Amino acid sequence: MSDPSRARQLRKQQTHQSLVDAALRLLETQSFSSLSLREVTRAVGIVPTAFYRHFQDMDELGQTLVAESFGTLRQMLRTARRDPRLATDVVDLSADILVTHVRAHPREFMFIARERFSPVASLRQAISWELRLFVNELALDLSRFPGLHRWSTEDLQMIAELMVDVMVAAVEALLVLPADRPELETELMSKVRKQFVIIGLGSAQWRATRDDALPTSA
Amino acid sequence: MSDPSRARQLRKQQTHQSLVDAALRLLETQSFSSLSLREVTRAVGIVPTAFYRHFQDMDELGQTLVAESFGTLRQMLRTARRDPRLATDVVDLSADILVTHVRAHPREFMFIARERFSPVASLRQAISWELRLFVNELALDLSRFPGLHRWSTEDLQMIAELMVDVMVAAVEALLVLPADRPELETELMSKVRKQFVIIGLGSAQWRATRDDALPTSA
DNA sequence: TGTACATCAGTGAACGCGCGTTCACTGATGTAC
DNA sequence: TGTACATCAGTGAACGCGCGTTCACTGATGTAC
Repeated sequence: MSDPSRARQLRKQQTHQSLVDAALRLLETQSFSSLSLREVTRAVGIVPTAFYRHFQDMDELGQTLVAESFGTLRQMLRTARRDPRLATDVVDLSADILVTHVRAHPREFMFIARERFSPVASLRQAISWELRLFVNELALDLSRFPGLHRWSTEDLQMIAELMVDVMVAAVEALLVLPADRPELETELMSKVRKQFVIIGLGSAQWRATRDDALPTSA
Repeated sequence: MSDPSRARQLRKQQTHQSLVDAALRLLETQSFSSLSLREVTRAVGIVPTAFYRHFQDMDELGQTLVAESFGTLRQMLRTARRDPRLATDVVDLSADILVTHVRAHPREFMFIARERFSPVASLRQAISWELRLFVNELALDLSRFPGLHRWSTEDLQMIAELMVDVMVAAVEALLVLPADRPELETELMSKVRKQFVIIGLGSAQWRATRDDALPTSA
């Protein structure tokens, strides 16, 4: 048979994904550096030594988790870009999509938030790198807004970073919110919305000041 | 002798402090959850079982580290309050004092940044609590500024939180900065300064908008 | 000042446990003919 | 279609190691008289 999806390959892929899923689940309640290879295989139901059929070591599993988690984050940006409300209610939209995605994929967001300053160097560097790419992507999106397309790359980056800082802080706050107090989530969203508004107003105002000081444009 | 500082008490205090210092030093390169009791005592030069003369368990050591670290943070606010530049160059001053303090006490800042989402519940909660107090303290300081003393508590808190988010992000960025690239520190400070300016301008603008919408004041 | 007793910070042996990694293996799936 | 051999995901025993915690102890410091 020339069918490339042979049963053996398929089963291996399934076990591989089970290891990734089990690790993300276990990482809800512990840090990566304290997660053991044996715990992960135990959760999947295979013997510890079988782990080496899928990953060279725990470091390699960590890299896979980072890739998987940032896939989810990028999906969030894609969702936002396609939304028709983008032109009018950009602040409400952002807050909305953020909350929806964090609630839909809490493990991925929690993993990134928790391991951003992990003692595991390879993990910390991978997340740092991906976050930088994410900021770049956001800055590019910002540059497409009518009022912002003439901003310098540096300044767009700075605003994007400020927004990501607020996002990260909001995600972290959302994740520790007790599930039995839904009104706190409303409060949090209202706060994030205000903070986005302030960043928007501040950016406009700051740019205006600069344009006054350097009136080189027509 | 009625002298309360007997030699035995003094020596115990010294060992106690040595344990705290050694722990902070070890935590530069690893997370609290992966730090072992034996490592700490080994670093101090005492036998593992002697640890129990000073702390009930590692959790209690964690609480002590949180208290010690936030002492340093509060000292930073106190320094800022006394500075004569406060009235004129508040943004430069904040950026300056932040960098100075992070450079002077990197271990304490690193510990807080790294353990803010620790899997160790007692540690995470202690830091969360102290950070909330810190935000309150900052909000109170903000309320003393001429333009801000009529703001609602809620809105002052929101601005203070936004500022702390930027501070935390800046501290985290500073701590991973390679020591051999001093020009990156200058860049970072310039970015933080811009972000503070944007928050300041945005706050003023946002408040003005609100005052227009609700012109209840004389 | 001298002696007899109490306190208690630090000692050292011992325990059971989970860890990562090695190695030779098994047996179901895949391939060649 | 049937047979003989190859592949390789998962097995299971074994290893040495560092861990937290127990326990009875030591000996310098402190106290009472």
